[in-house]
Amino acid sequence: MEGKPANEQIASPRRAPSQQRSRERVERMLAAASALITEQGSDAMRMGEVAERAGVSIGSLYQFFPDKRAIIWALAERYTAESQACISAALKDVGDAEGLRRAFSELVDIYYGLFLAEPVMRDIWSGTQADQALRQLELADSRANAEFLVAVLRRLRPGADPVSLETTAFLVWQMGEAAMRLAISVERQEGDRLVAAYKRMALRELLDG
Amino acid sequence: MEGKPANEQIASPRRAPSQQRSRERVERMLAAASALITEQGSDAMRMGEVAERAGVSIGSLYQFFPDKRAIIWALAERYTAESQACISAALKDVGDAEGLRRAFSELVDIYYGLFLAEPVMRDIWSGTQADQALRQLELADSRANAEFLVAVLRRLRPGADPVSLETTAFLVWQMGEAAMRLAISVERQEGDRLVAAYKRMALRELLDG
DNA sequence: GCAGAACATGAGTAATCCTCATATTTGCAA
DNA sequence: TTGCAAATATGAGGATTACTCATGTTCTGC
Repeated sequence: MEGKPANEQIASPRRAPSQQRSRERVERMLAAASALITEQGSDAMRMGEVAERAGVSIGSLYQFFPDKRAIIWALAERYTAESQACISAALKDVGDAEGLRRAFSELVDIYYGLFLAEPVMRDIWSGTQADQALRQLELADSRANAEFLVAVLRRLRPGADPVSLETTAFLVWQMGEAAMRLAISVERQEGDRLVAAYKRMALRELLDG
Repeated sequence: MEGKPANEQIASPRRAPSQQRSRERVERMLAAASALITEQGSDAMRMGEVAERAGVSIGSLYQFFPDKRAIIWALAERYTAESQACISAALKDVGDAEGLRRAFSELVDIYYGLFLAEPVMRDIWSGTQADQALRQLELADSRANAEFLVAVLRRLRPGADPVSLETTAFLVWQMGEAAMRLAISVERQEGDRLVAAYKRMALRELLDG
């Protein structure tokens, strides 16, 4: 964590490769970065290593990517564009409730499969990525909190499947944290709406099973 | 991002302060770290600055915290313990559905307030914290995807409030991503269960309003 | 074939985390 | 009180890494 000039600004792309040769080299750089992220995670990815593996100099790397984040961005944007096309196609022709059910279900499966299969996507979007240990602490905390909910649910719905209750409580709790994070990332008014919507949704799940 | 030895291991606490003097100094270190995170975020927090603001040498800092993450951990654990006590108290005596509704609602409000009021907590748990710009990209992506859902919902439920549909779709989508992240962080079997539960929950929300 | 633009290079700069040899302070037994 | 070991304090320096820039090479249009 050194040498970083604490620059939180968004870096502008340095230069788009215009010649065939450099286009190929940029592809090699991205491929090298992708492989390294797969192997070690984006945080451990070293720019020098990316350059070496792509067979270019460190200077060439910085010719096309203003900084380390730009490479990760470029990879993220590819996945983003790809999945957006997929989503648009799946939802385009939905006309009734049953159609939505089918399309949404399929979409979730595709996304889940993508997360499972693509280590790069996983790494980039995994949240608190920089600190895997902190992520584990967060999960343990969330699980512990969910247990309190499970205890209540067991009392209210004695006949229900324990594993199912556990899953529901854990999910509801984790989603609450996600909703909060989301809420504080947007305008206050929209954040309030989102938290209210979460509350309603969660309570329905908890009360009606 | 330099000088980091790519050590992903969890660092053991270096030494617990046993004398009164050092206990006070450790408190000052934590207070300094907290203030700096509030001002600039945990990523921009510099160890040298923490030491300086706490009025101790850099060496003393490392006497009690094995590395930078350890300070952030220590702060996170305080909030964790505090909020867990709060949750336990709120849910302990819930006996019926109405009680759960009240307690859960109150709990969400407290948590939301905590997120809004405590920049440190916000920073630590905010996800993809290292890269605010990437977070914005993620949100923009999520919003764009939610729009496809909104389009479908408008067709299926023409009478509904547009803002409400927008909120629902955005929330459902963002929670889907949270569910995926969660799912890939746990055992495969539990992950599958969580995704299935999310799917059911989201569809109910989308179809039944 | 030539001028200028695009591209390529890698040693060097700057910033940061963390170590370690050394010095000081504290607690306590004699 | 005194002496000594353990605890604590210090900050210059080691090590690593993101990123720059002066210089050299290749390509492209005319």
